[in-house]
Amino acid sequence: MSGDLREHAGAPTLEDVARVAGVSRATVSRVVNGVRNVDPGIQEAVRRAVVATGYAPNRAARALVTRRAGTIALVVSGVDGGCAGHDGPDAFAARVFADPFFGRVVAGVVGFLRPRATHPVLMFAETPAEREQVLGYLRQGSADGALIVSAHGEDPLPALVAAAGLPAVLFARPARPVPLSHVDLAHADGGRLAAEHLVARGCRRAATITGPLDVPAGQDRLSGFRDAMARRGQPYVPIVEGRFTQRSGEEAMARLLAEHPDVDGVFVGNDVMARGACQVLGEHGRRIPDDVAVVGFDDSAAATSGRLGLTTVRQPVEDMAAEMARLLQEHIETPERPVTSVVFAPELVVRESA
Amino acid sequence: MSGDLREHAGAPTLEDVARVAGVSRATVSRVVNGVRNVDPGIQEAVRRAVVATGYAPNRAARALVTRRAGTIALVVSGVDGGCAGHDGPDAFAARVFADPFFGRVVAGVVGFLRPRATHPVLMFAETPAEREQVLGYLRQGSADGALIVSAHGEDPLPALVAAAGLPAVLFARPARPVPLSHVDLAHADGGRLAAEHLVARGCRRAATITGPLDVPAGQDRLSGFRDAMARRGQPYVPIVEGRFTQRSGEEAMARLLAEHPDVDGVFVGNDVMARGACQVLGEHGRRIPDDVAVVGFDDSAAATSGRLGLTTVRQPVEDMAAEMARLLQEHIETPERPVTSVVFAPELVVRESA
DNA sequence: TTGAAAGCGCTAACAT
DNA sequence: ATGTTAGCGCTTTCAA
Repeated sequence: MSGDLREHAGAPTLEDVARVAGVSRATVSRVVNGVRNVDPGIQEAVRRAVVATGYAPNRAARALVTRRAGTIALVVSGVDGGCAGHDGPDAFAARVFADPFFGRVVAGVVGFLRPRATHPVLMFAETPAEREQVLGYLRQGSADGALIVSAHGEDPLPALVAAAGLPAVLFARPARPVPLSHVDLAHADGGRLAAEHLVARGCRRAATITGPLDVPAGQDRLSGFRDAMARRGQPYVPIVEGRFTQRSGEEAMARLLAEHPDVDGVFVGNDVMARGACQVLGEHGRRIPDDVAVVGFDDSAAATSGRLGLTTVRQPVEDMAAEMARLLQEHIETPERPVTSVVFAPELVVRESA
Repeated sequence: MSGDLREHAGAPTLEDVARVAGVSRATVSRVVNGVRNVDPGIQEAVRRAVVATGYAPNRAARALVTRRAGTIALVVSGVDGGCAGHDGPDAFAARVFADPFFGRVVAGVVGFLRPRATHPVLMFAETPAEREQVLGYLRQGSADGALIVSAHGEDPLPALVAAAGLPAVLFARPARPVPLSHVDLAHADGGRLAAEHLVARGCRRAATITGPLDVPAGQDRLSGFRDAMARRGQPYVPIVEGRFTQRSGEEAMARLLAEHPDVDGVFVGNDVMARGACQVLGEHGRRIPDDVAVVGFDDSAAATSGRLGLTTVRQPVEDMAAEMARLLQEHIETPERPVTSVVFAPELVVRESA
């Protein structure tokens, strides 16, 4: 091999590769970026020079001229003092990932981004200051756009991002309209699916443990369930509101059992709470599904992790997250692309619990 | 307000601010970066101009000249076909976050980084191709360094990163030595703590459900437990190996019960498995802790999410993750900084289960 | 204390 | 098909 591949300290640059290959920087750039109109022979020479020098394009330099960071932000946004208190410095992040839901979102996003050699920057925004930080980050051009997952319908971040004219896509429809694309699930249909299944297996005194009712998803699942039950002759459905945590599912079930000991079916707002409910039912000597049938929501890891497989309404979170990333990519590449919403259909997954 | 603040399309630049403030780019840069030796009056004028123009420094430009991306990578690394099969496109990510452990790592890292206006780029590396991608990403200068959390002791990524001369810090000691700093827990001490507690409450026939034994942490917890038990007159301890999942905890407990029906105490390798074990114990009519005492490991959300609080060995994951980030920062700022390892002490947290 | 000017490494016209 | 050149927006000597 030739001798003076590296005459200066830093990482090899386009210039270095060009010198070794005996061509101009522009040609190397073309080869590296896969632009055609380059002589195959030269292409080969350049490729060899790239390997010889150990060249890797400098991202900052590229971003500077292309005006693309080649990065997107994945923002998990909540509202200060949401459900649990504001414990440690970043208990929020830990709390967020306590639900398998967010792991699936990450999986879906990463699955879409990875083939494109892109990786998400993870951000949490719970306080106004943190929201400002997210905004600043985006405005610096550190990321080309944002994928926003709000823990609450009233989250102010989407509106701020939209107002700043930054590309963004939301997971779930915001409580009040925002000119941003979003993906969502037909939650009401999910509730209906659960109701039909419960009725079909003979439940006559079904109840429901809902998610937080200030989250549109929680509301929609409830109303879908309630409407379908009413249509099937059960206009009154006992309701207890939970917080999507296992603990809250336990408490809700205990209360339900105390107030309605004859309950024979429960539709629970998510799988994590459903697990808690099952636990309490077991402790109270109720057999599942014979005495009480339980239908969860999400089809998350919680649905299959226990002994008893949970019958549940599947939410294709990974697909939804991937679609969210795809939409964002489109908005970034085509700023004038109109805002849209993509709504996925839920699906009943029957296992042992109902 | 004055008129021609924006004469060209793009985002405002230093130049724009300088024009509005009536000073040079250099001065604006100084003010923005908090360099002293700037006349207070001018400082004020610049600050006003920044607000007036809505200026935000362009990160790519800054990174290009400072040779700092101002970003770090948080890499979760596994080995292809680890425990569960290679299901969906990115089941790995979902699987990873199914354990509350990683959420806590994220929380700790974010907690440290946020005040420094930095956010982690999340990457998963399970296959050789994915490891190459991580390496490429780092070599491009897209991130200044990496925080690596390996799911297996034999993970090849740390060695690759070290060989490339890239700043990185590991969570947990690698199976074979690598010239990289790491943080870790004194796992053996944790096992000892569990043993002492079990013996102290009168357990005479304790058993253990371990984590995967190809993970150093799993091994160390076991040997610490076993040694301490032996020293206290119980040289033989029944062992079943689990995979850190709730399901595997259930299976392990069922087996333990079948083979050693008289077991009166169990040390379980992590809280998630411990939950599974408790579940099975309950189903088999064993009261906890009276018939069988259960000690978990981690003190994760799983320890407090159920009805019965889990007695467990606390691993201060958030603190460890924050320390990892701090070490990385030092390595980035001081490349010649010698490699170190910071070992945290476990702590027994007594709740109801033992 | 402030300004002028030289790049950082890359892409994209434009010229050849 | 290839090379030349002009910046992208910023920091940072070096002069003044």
